[in-house]
Amino acid sequence: MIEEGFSHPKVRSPRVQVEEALAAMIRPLPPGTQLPPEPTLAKQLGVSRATLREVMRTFAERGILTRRHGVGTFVASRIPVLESGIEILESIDSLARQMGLETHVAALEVLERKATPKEAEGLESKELIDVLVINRVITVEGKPVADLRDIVPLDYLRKEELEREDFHGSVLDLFLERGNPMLSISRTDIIAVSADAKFARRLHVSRGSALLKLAAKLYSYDEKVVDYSISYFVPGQFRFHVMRRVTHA
Amino acid sequence: MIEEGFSHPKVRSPRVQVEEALAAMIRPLPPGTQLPPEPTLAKQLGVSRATLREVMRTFAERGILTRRHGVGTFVASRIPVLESGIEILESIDSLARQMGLETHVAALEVLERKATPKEAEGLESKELIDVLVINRVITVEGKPVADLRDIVPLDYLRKEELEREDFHGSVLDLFLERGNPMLSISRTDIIAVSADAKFARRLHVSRGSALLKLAAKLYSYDEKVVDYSISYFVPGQFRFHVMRRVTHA
DNA sequence: ATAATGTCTGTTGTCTGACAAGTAAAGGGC
DNA sequence: GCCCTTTACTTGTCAGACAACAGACATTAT
Repeated sequence: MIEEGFSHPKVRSPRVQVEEALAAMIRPLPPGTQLPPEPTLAKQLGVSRATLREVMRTFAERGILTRRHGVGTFVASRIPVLESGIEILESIDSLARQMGLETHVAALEVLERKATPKEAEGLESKELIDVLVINRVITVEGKPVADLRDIVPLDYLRKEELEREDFHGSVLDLFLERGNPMLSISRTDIIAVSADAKFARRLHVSRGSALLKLAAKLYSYDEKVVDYSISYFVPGQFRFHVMRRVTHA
Repeated sequence: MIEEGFSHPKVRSPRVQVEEALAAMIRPLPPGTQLPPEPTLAKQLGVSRATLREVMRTFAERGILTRRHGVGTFVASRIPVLESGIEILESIDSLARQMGLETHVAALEVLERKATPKEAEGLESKELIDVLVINRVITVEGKPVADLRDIVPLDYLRKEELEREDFHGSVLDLFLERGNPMLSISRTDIIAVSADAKFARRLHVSRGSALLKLAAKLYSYDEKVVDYSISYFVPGQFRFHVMRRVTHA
């Protein structure tokens, strides 16, 4: 019996192959470049036009390509691919690393306790279930830039696991690496708040200065909230942006 | 000769029809529900299976559907469809209307002048070009909720056009209706700021209270910035959120 | 009996070839 | 010169067929 246990088949399906090949083909092309006609391209990539079309349509949906009936298919703006804003689900940690910054975790505090009513609401739970609370301040070059708090139901994460899996600051990354629970989407609310005395001290800002507050719910495939996180960011240190496409175009 | 001049044809293409029909069909279904097989569904919707498949694949791409080879197509999590956050490019105006609120434009001020250095930077222009500046305060039920400023190069919009096209508060909507310039994406930076005396007065908040500042660049297809807008939002009145999917899943 | 194997059914995935519809530019008549 | 027609090219849609896959069931060998 040969061990298998892979979810990635050795022989990728034509569609996946075409996705990769087409992406590689597009990458170096300047925006506005016209692609070869579908029949030609299909022959080049060794698939049928139908399969190619399905891939091209998803690329158009993503904003990588622009299709014009009777005219052709063109490479669209490259802008959204270059910089990754928060349109992709990534941890603050990965984001910072991409920017070439080194983040450190300070004032890490991990405890298990019952959820407060507000936290239970964030977790979309009717009861005050047992949760793991992770508090910490993120610093860049010695300066505090964010205050993070994650609330995770004990079903998904326990204190012992956190130490075993060498936690480096991100519950999201931990879940992704572990592959469990299966994550689907997150919803982040964005609010501006004034720093009270507590945050002023923790983040080294003056009281009353504006902070960006992000309240994020991370959902699993079965639509449970597996992580409710509240973060406060110091303006100027971290910049958030959203890329949006014109619907349908 | 019949006047046409619409960019929305009366007879929607089969694909668009199927998109709408399928979306309507999915909406009431609970997550996990299996859809009819493709041939059946295609017949029901009156299109070929190829066309249906292109639509279904984009829906899967959006996370609305889940497809399993050899098994079937299923309704995925409904969460992202329910509320539309700022992941879709929509004007504040349309957003408010969807929430069932009625917005009013107050303190409208339109002028043509040279761009300031900061504005030119926002427009990604090296020169201090001539621009149309639109200032106004948005109110809901008499209360101010947002202060908006749009800076548009005169090439794309002139003062006269604004009056002709019965401007109701949104440059984005105007461009979309007019179909010119062709829009591709927008990039919005999100920052928290404290209200200075000017904004405190305009938005009826106390000085120093936190405001959400959005700086958005709206790009056309040829990657020019056609609208640089700066908005200040009063917390509590408007809530922004972002939905993000786990990459690829 | 039980476990492995084969078979059958229903589904999505892919292919082929054809025609329809839209766009833009070349060509022709005035 | 100007306007209309024609033409070539591209994407959009269609129809029908077969392949690949997953799961349930029956069959067989041990």
